[in-house]
Amino acid sequence: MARTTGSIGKETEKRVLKEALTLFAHHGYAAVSMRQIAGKCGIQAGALYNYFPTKQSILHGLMKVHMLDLLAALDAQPLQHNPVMALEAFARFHIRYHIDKPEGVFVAYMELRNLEPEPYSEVMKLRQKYERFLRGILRDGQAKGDFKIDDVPVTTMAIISMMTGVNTWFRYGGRLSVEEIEKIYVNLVLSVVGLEPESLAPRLEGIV
Amino acid sequence: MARTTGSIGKETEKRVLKEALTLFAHHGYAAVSMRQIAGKCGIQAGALYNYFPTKQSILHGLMKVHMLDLLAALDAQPLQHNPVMALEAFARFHIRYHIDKPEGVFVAYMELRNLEPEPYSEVMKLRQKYERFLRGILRDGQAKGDFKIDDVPVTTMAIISMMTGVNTWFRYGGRLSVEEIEKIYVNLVLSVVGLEPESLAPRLEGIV
DNA sequence: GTCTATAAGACGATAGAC
DNA sequence: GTCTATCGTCTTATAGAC
Repeated sequence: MARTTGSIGKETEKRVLKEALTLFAHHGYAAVSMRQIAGKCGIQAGALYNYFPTKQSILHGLMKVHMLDLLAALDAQPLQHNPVMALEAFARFHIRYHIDKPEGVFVAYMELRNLEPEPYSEVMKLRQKYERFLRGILRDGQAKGDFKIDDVPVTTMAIISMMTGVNTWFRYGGRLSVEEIEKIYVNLVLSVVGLEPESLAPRLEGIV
Repeated sequence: MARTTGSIGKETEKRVLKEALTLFAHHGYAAVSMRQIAGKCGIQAGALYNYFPTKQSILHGLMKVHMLDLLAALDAQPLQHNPVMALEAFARFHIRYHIDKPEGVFVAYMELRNLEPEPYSEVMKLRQKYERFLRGILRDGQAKGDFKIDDVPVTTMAIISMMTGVNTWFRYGGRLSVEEIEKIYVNLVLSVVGLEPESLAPRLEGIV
């Protein structure tokens, strides 16, 4: 039986997404050309159009996949009914995921304005779903009297901004390990909702 | 005496910076053309080159001016020797300034990657100077035993990210006034360094 | 100081050979 | 599925008239 070329095509499509993600993250969507993407994939620009009808559709695909992956990973986390434990688990998840996929995070945030209206509102809905998860934890914790929060919606956005900011400075091989950073951010988040976090020092003895 | 056209030129230069800032903030540096900028200013593209030798120099000018203005405004603040008061004053300043100049903030952060090496390192030095100011407050407060901080450098970046995030969601005419938002963020920041912030409610009575 | 005109090339996207 | 070649348009930047 003649080997179909379909399998090669699938590989190429993945490659295109991977290389486009890296290029968009480094230079920005508008500054990257179809020729550059093709070059990184070892093909000619025309061949890209076998997989994506427009440059915009590559960006849309990347952002959609990133948000769906994020939500799926969140969904796969064990459910915590205690608000304090739920918040701690969410903080750990967010930091770990964001350190793990810096390019996807960067593009999903920075290139929102380059999405056309329909893809934009689709991606925004996914973002809001993620935000709603944290907001739910904060509301629950406030209702149960576990947290001290002035304003739940503002605190939701503040916590997400604070944690996502880890991508602006973290690089592997720096002063702190991922585990240490995770623990520091968990304490920061717990502090924000008025909890006295456990001291960091004894925990670190077990890790270092 | 014949009226020189110099005064008109200065006006045009300011206009160019103003319109370029708005366009860059909305669509991104790479997605905006010199023709678009000229169009918003009511002149032709060629005339832009009387003021700026390259498109890059417009971006560089915008970012440099933004960072210098920010540092000058910070410098004009009354000096606080008590770490708690200094941190509260810094938080208020940061929120107010960022709500006041959202376009400048947005461009100064998002377009860093579009700066060529030399302008980039110049702007980064100014950013770091701003970060160093907050880090100094945190170190001081920790040394004096006023703050409980696991890691000063990480907490510095976390606080700045948290506060700068206000620009991603704040719009005038929303549920909260600037004064209310300012107070909420001050409390968030104080919480992060382990301080029990005053309750929000009694304060608000005096404002609303 | 601003204009028109244009250079020199890159852009996204398409057509058709293989 | 990938190639080469190309269309039509847009880009930054410059030159020279006024």
